[in-house]
Order: sequence, then C-alpha cells, then structure tokens
Amino acid sequence: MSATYSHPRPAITVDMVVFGYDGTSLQLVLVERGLPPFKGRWALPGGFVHVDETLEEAARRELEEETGLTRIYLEQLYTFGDVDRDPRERVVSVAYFALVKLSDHRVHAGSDAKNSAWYVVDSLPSLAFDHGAIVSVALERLRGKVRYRPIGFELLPQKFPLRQLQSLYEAILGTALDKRNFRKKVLTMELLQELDETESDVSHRAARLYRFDEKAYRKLSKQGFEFSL
Amino acid sequence: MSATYSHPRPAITVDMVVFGYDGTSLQLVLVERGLPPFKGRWALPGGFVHVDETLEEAARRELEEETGLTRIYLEQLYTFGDVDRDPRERVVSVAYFALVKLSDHRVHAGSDAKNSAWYVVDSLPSLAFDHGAIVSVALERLRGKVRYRPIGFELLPQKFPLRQLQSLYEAILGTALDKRNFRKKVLTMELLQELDETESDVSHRAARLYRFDEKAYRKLSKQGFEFSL
DNA sequence: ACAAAAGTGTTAAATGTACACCCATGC
DNA sequence: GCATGGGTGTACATTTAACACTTTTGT
Repeated sequence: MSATYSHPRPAITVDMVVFGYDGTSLQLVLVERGLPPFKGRWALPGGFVHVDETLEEAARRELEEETGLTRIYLEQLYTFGDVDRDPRERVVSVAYFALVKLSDHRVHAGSDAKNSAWYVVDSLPSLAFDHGAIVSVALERLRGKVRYRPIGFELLPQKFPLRQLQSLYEAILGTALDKRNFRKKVLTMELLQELDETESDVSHRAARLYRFDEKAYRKLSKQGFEFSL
Repeated sequence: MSATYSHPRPAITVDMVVFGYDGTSLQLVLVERGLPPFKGRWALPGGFVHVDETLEEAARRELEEETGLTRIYLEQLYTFGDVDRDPRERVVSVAYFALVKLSDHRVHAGSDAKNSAWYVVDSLPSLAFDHGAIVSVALERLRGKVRYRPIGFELLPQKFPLRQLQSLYEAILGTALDKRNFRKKVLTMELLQELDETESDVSHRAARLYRFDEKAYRKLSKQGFEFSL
C-alpha cells in the first residue's frame, strides 16, 4: 500500500498510560522497546493509527496487541504535538489513560510484545520519547478526576472492603485520610451496595465487602448529583 | 512539495472554539465556508497542521489568518478522530478552546476569511462537519473549568465591576447567583485588586472597578490554594 | 423626585474535621 | 490471650444559603 500527498503529513500514534492498583501501590504498564530509537528503553504501549479506525479503536487494538489487555476503562488524555518528540519524523500522539482491575488481569500474557511489565508509578525508569511528560499529565488527570468522578472503582475488584477503597485513594492522592470520615462520606452517597460477604484468607477479623452500584450512580447523576470524595 | 508514505495517513487539523463575552451573552466565532464540502455553512475556524509547527502554533496561526485574533488564552480541548467526520478523507482534528476579551478585539478585521462572525452560543446555526459536537464539548469544559480555575477573567476587560463578573458567571453556568454571596466569596479570595476608579457613562451610580491580580494568584497557588466560585 | 443599579450583614442549616475506643477473628 | 485490623459517634469549626433595605448618581 502506498499514499502520496502534496504536503508532508505528521504521522499519528496513540500512546496509553494504563494504571493498575495491587492493594498497595499505583502501577502502570511499560513495554521495552525492541527497535531504535530508544532501543532497550521502556516506553508506553502504543502505535500508529490506521486510516480506517477511530482513535479509540486504535488505542484498544494496540493495547491488546502489546499487552493482551481488553475491555478496560479508557479515556482520552491529551494530544502531544511537539515537532521533535520523535527523532525519526514528525509524530503527533494522542494519549489515552486506562484503568484496569489488576485482580482480573493479573499476569497479562502479552501476545505481541511480551516484554511488558508493571511499574510502581513513583519509581519509574527513564522513559523513551516524551513519555515521561505524558505520564505526568496522566497522573495529574487521575488525581484530579478521581475526586469528582467514580473512576477509582475501575481499579478495584468488583467486591472490595471499604479499607481498600480508602487506601486506593491514599495511594493516588498521596495523602492520609481519616478512616471514620472517609467511610461516612462514602456511605452517605449511597452508591455502594453492602454485600453479605466478607473478605477471606485474612488472619484477623474479615471486612465486609461492598460493590459499586453503577445503576444508582447513573440515576443520581441524572438528578444533578455530583460524586465527590 | 510532495510526500510518499508506505501507508495512507490521516490528515491533521486544528479547530478552534473561540469564546467571547459582550456583557450580556456568551458568544463564539464562526467562519462561513467558501468551498465544498459544506459550502456556505458555518464552521469553526481551523485548518491543517504543518509538519514544522506544533499543534498550538498551528492553532494560533490559523486563528490569526482567519479572524485576525492574536495573543489570546488558548487551551487544548479534545481530539476528534471519527473515521468519517470529513467526507473527503480521513481527518483527525485537535480542537482548542480560546477565550478573548471582546472589549479589545471588538471588530476583528479578519484578514483571510473576513466572513467570520460572532454568534451567541445558545442560538447557533447548524454547523459543518462534527463542529456542533466540538462546540458541545467546549461548552462543557468551559462550564466545568470556570468554577475551579480563574479563566473567566480572560473574557472580561482588565478593569471590571463585580457585577460584570457575576453576570459572566451567570451566562456561562446558566444559573442565577446571589449578589451578596457572590461578592463575599470573590472578595474573600483576595485575588481582586480594588481600584480607585469607577465605571463611566452609566446613567446611575457608577460601580467600583477591580482587576484580577495574577501575581497574587500564582503566589497563593504555590501555597496550595485552590480557586473556586 | 424618581429611576436604576451599587453596596452591605445576619441567621440557620449543612458540611467538614478532629479525634479514641471496643469488637471480632485467627493464631 | 494477644495481635491485627474492623467498625463506630460526637463536638466543634467552617462553609453555604437565604434573604431586603439603604445609598449613590444621573436625568
């Protein structure tokens, strides 16, 4: 296949910042580059956008190819268009940020590039291209958005104890939260279904499990309710 | 100039949603298309991104060419990449939103396309391409952001009475606000310099003028202060 | 003197914050 | 029985919301 244009065009790629939470720390997916430039360096998963697919389709396709991850929360982040962000040629990259339930996707058998790995966000290696900057923007967005949209639940298993929700927020925001106030606030929103189940395999009193009630959230949203934590 | 690629590439454009406020209503700039497709329809100002300019540079260049507007507040909005948003070929568009002080740029002598005009946002004509959707996203963003970032001042003259700030917020948010509470909230932030000047040419008591104190804002921001109205 | 908008405080309700102990369970 | 985390309430401070009249100025 070949194409000719009267003016040179930038190439378009998508790059993904995929966050996961393992109960202790916030992590993200990196892939090791097998080819120059930046051969051997870690980079965000991503790749070229085909002419016949939308940006989001490209993002999902690349993510599946490079890491095996499918059916995850995905949101457009920002478009990076500095002239020399790629040393080879002009490349405009539409960055996405994704949230995955690590519990489900524990060891992602990456099909295409199996040299992908989870890194704890606050000790990342130096990244290829401007991917360090992209990660910064993604973290800023996550920290901002998690407070007024119920996206944190995308990082937790479907059933979780309140304490886990709290430590997720503490990990993302980087601050300690008061247990009683946190629980009160979460529960008065009436977005969590209290289940008749408890944690298992813990060597102390087992915590009650809750589930995020998406239907209730959508209903309240229509009535003008604003999530906030 | 001519370029050949092994695979067809989407073209990249920028489109701008430029907001202004005339003291009564929120408006935005549209340009009338002189060529097909959508010849004669109104569209957002915008155009192709050159290979040697950043996205923001392209946005500012196009805006100046099409409307004469320069040195304005500009912020990336979202990137629209549906496959058939342009009937001719695949075009990915990076949308920006801009805020201008209508007082300064009163009648913008558009150089390139002088067929540009200000339209009140809640009675827009039907727009070309997916520009209607772009405008919706821009409005949503403006309404969200104006409440926690001091960007509303970009729409007002440098010196303004409090009442004007309030009606701007009312126009953007589409709600009535309580005068006393609004003033109290604005003034306790200590971001406005009270000037020794008043409005002129009014047929009633003249209001005191204020100026947004950017230095104070930056200083407070560093100390963790969060703007909110 | 009157029309028009500027300017100004108080109260009640809701929300946020700080804080410490007993409980249930597994070992 | 002890170590570990689970679960719970109250008092105080802060923030928000509702609300109406007097002042200034131009005509």
